[in-house]
Amino acid sequence: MTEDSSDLFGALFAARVVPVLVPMPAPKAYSYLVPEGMAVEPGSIVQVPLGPRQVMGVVWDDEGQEAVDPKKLKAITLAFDCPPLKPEMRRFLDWVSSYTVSPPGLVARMALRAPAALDPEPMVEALRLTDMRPERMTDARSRAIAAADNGFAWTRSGLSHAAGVSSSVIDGLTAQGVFETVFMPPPPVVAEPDPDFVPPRLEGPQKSAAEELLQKVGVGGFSVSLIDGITGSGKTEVYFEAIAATLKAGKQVLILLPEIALTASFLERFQDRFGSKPAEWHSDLAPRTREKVWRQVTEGGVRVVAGARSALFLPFENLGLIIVDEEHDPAYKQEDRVFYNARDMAVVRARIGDFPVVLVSATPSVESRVNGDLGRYSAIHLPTRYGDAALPHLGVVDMRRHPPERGGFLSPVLLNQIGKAVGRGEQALLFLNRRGYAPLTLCRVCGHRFQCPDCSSWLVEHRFRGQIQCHHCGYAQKTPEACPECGTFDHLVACGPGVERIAEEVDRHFPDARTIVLSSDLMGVKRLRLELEAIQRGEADIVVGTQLVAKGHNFPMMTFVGIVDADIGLSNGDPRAAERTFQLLSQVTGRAGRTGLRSLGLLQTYQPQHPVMQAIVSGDSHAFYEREISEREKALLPPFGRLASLIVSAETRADAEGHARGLRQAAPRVDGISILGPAEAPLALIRGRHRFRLLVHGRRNSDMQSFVKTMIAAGPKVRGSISVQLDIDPQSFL
DNA sequence: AGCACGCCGACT
DNA sequence: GTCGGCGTGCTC
Repeated sequence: MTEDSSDLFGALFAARVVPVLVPMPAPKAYSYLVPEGMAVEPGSIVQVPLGPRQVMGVVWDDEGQEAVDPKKLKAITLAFDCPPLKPEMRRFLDWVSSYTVSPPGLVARMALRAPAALDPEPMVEALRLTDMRPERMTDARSRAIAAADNGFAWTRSGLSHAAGVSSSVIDGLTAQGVFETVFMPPPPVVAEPDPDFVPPRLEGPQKSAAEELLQKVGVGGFSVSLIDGITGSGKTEVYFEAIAATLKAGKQVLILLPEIALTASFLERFQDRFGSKPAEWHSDLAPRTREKVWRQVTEGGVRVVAGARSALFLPFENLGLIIVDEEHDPAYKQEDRVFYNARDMAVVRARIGDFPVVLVSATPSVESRVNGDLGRYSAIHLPTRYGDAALPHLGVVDMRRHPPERGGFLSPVLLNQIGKAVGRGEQALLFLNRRGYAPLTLCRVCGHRFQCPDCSSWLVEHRFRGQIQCHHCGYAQKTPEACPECGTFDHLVACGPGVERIAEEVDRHFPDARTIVLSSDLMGVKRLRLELEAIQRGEADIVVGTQLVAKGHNFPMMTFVGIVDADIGLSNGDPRAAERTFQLLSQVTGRAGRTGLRSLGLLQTYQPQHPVMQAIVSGDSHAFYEREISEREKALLPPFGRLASLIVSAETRADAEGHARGLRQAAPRVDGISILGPAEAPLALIRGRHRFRLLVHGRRNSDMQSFVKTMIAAGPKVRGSISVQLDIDPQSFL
């Protein structure tokens, strides 16, 4: 071995080697050489060669890397000029990786979700007035000079616009030295929010809730608060006060929202309170905006981000508060690549960063509710509506006593109330959580049922489109005229209702009313927004809608809400079926009665005594939650949602069963293994053409983790993919 | 995860 | 005779 640096081998030997997390499913960091003169430290964001391509990576903390064959070692291509990931962020990413049993590189990749944004944004050219004056003064020139005579720098187009002169006038003056070119930092993506812009006048329960919350948030340090308040109770106004306090303390704030709730109206509410909008972060952000937001979040310029679950992995400069609004929403679960629940990971991030987190919901998840009851989360209740909005009167319609007419699905009670609302010039909403015309089509002659060839669930008829579709994998075909089995024409019969069919029935009863169907498959986001605005302007009398009417949109003239089939989803085998139904029905009925008009909500059901129905109509959810908790315990799915589930997907049921047998032997400490067909499997798995998944649940995270690691080590014996969704309470692992 | 290499079917 | 399907294997 020689010290001579001209000796290549010696140079390699002497060069520094650092671990780098690369975006691929390797179990640990790869090693790279640091070129002479390059400064990197743990957290530095770098570009490295990986096989045939260049990828983004993060220099990681050295944990005694195993030596790699020096011949394999490649050098870091470049180190980006941006702040390194902070130690807390690195701890967080490591924690998520370990907890979800996913490769650290794939977790780290979630924090680098801004393609090529990693070098500083270029400075913007601007013009500033100097002491020089042109030899010849003209009217246009004097106007340009007057406009710029305030000490500020202007962009060329901005100044020409402000002075009302053409840009050639500006160019002429610049050439004569009247304006000098200066470089300014790029404009911020959003203006700075002002915590004192329009503080609300909170009263009664809102005031005391805000004070309670501020006691927690004001002292800083880790805490979890759970704001549990009915729709319209002013939860948002209350947590805005926590945001204001955090901004005053000079720290950044993250507001997590389910993607669908990140609406213009939410952003406007924020702006009304703080004078500017928060930066947005979601999946369909324009790439350029995405880069700017990422950059300004890391540098601390953006003070408040409102984002979907992926925003949790933004590398904030100085994060001091996370709000998780609609805490119970299943959209917080990522069931793709890295499986995680952003709500739980938010709690962990707050713990690691030692700052408060606030969970907010009108219908908290059972696990958060239990954490509240146990005192691990500080529960803050908002039992009444804010302002003059009255609660809607709610009731059930027993379908056994008030059956619909033959061929219909709406009871006379519902039809009567629709007629009354429309007659008063108000609006009626009919909710049915089922897209399309009919969920099942069969042949009356031979009994053939139309099934998806790819995933074997029923094909749903979409009459507006003339198609039958699979709602799991997206398979679609033209609605056939003849039965493919027996060839008979005109004997195909639609079974059960979808929103399209309900709209048809409504049209039959109220031919003069303006009826509109709102369903995600009938319109894009833009069209949907237009329709919603039209409805708010009163341009429809009756709205028939799926889930999307439940979220975030308020219809001031909507004084009647009818749930067409409140029982949907109560018997689908999901351990959360009742909880989900309760949450959904609460949201839908919460759409009514915000204006002080007398409003009514009716639930059509065959199970009027069901705890979900009782909880909805009584407005008292306590007994319902108590029952859910004990049911969950009985089903070995412990109450805090400490359901650790391992998902193994397989091509066929036989493969899945084979895996299950192996798993039972390999893992005596897990509680149960069930094989789920396409109806229960996440869409991501179906799309990957894995038709089955095994759901393995256990009581202890550590058991599940070691179990999963064993399975991964078994490697080739398991075909298909292994992914893990540990849907449990992170508190116990902090 | 992405990408190359490699081996068998329908087309310029 | 080539284009292109996805199975297999590798990446510091």
